[in-house]
Amino acid sequence: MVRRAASDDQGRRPVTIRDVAAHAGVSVATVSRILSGTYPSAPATRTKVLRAVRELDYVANANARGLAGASSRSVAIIVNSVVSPHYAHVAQGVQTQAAIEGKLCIVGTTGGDAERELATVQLMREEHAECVILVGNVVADDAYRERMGDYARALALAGSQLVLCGRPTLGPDVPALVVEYDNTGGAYAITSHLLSAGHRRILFLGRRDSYTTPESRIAGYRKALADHNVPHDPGLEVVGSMERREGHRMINETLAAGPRDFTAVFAGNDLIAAGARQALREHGLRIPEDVSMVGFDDLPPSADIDLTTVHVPHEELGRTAVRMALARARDKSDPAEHVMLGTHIVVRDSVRPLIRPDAKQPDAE
Amino acid sequence: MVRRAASDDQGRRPVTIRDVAAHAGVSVATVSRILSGTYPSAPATRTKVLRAVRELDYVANANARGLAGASSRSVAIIVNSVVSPHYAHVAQGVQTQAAIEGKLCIVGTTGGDAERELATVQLMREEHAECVILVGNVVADDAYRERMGDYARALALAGSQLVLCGRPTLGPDVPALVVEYDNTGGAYAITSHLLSAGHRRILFLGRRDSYTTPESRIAGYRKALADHNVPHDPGLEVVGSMERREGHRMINETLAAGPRDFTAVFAGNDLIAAGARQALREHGLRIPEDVSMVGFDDLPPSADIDLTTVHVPHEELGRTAVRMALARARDKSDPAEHVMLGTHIVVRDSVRPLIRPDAKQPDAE
DNA sequence: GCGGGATGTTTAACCGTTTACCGTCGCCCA
DNA sequence: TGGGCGACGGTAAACGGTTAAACATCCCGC
Repeated sequence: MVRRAASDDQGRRPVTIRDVAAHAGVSVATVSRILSGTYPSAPATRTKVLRAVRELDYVANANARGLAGASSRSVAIIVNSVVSPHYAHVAQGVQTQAAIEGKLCIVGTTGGDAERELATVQLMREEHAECVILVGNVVADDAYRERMGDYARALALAGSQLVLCGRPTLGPDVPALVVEYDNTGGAYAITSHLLSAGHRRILFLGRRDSYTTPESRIAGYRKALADHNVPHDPGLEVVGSMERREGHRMINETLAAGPRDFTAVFAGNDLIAAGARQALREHGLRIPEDVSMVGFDDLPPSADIDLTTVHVPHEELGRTAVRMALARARDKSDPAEHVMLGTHIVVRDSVRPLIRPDAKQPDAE
Repeated sequence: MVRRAASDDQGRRPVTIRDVAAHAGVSVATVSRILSGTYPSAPATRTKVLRAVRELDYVANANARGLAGASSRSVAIIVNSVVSPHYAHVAQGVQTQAAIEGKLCIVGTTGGDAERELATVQLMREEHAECVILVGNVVADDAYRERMGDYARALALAGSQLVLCGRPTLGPDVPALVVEYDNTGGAYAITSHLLSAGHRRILFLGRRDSYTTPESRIAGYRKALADHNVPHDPGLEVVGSMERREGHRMINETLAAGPRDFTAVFAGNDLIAAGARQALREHGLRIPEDVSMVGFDDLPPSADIDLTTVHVPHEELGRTAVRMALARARDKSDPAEHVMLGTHIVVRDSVRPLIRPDAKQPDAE
């Protein structure tokens, strides 16, 4: 005897499919087939089995199911942190779509640490999730590409599927799906919005250290300026990380450095905008009366401060990632492997047309 | 992770423990033992095996491992929504502790719907997570108690463990762990803080419909008033749900109903405080110069608005839940089955001592 | 020389499903 | 009347690990 009968040891033993089969007077195969619904069955048998399931309160063992080759019932998402609203909203989208498809959602956080990212991917690999969604801003250097290539191949080998979300695409030989959103287009649009209101000196606040997201945003900003024939002044691009207090600092330092020579601010994201707004207020400058301001992300707090910003479809990113991966899992030849979701301006009340006291550029209008 | 899989790569089939055993020239049992580290082994064998693992880039199959009876590698958490900061921070704590213990984290959301909660618990039951953490505010009626009892028993039968987080405890015969935090004590302390500053007419804004969290907070508020011999005026308890816009509404309606007869506001949580603050400002009332205000939760935005509030150890709640469940899993007789975490006041700049123009109560001070 | 740990490894019996492969039973059609 | 077929249901072999128990060494003291 290898294993003691459970009857004396524990009061009760988990209910297995064998118990259900015995209770219903059929074989385990029949129970399995009826529950998975992938096989014809006589209505009478069906009823018997379902009743047994209900009476015994049976739920299948996911481990056994996964082992026996049935497709997995879970999707995985890896983010920097769950408390950051940006990631939280993407995660919410993943959650939602997973729930719709009857799957559950495994979440890993990395805190931005590549070491932990690797460890988490290994765990996900063990878990055989249907897909592993990696989300967020990143430095797209060679080390990154190589790492992602490794992940993608290892996951593919385990029957899983890597999805990059809001990250740049890899080479065509890497088995990864990509869903991103239009940072450059959004930045272009909202910069144009300011330019159309007559603003010419637009301060840009944001990161500029090869992270892809801020890079794309600043690219849109520059392109809009160029297309409107506004000279590009590097002095108007202030560098800081994408946090609230950095917005505060950047404005303070800019105002301390000399007289204000900007009429509008383009904050690299809404958090920066919130911090910048506070700093401006502390200098007696009101938005939008004295300075116009726009942001990027459209996360809930931006509605509270009436910020005109660029809407990023965070939840849709997550949902799309899941949808794409599952479509691919169902049909290996599914064509979608790279989608770019659109962004759009949300106009609130933080921009005013510029009335220039002097008419240095009379052609402007 | 090894850069490339072994050169022969066997038709791109996932690497199993058998492959590792063959590669290292030992039996699968030896590999299993060495990897789980639960058995003595000769250093030479160990080295061989670990090298094989590295060269083949092997990771164990979690399903097989789970099936074979090894303890599960995952903890589960069920929340209303991941985008709500309160839940997000608890989830972060769960995440963190899970990562420390080398486990991963399954997340389910219910949107507050009992139907979805049940479905999610069933999924978790299938998954055989080591514990299932249910977090959040709830109406503690009989239906709730019965439902939780069912969950707890079903999970226990599946070798899992129900943990209630921030929820009231159940009967002693229900196999569930509880970790909560001191709502009443926090509310008592912060109300006393206002009272010590001389405030007597304190407006309470919050829910009052048998949800346990606001109920406990209002209880602390009332007790503090009673202990300071301040008569309780039901007219000062304004009812609304725990959202930002509700705070706004409640203040507006209160001010519309008659002349202001309060000198301080105790908002049921920080969101309400933010909304209330905005509404007060719109009426030309500044905080803390004209009206003092305190909140509850101490989530990040409250630092931005300099709000004196009650700190709730959100992350610690999540971490404790995981720790307790795992301790219990390791040692069935572990005594901890109900902990109450403390809360404390965080003093910022939203309360001013009250200077009463008239001296109706000269004894006060 | 030999019983007897201590130590390290192998053998094989599970874990709870799914699913390929067969058998059975009516029924229809030559 | 027999053969083929469709609808159901059963049997048993995976799936990839863990682990109790058996087994093989080696070392030691008497």
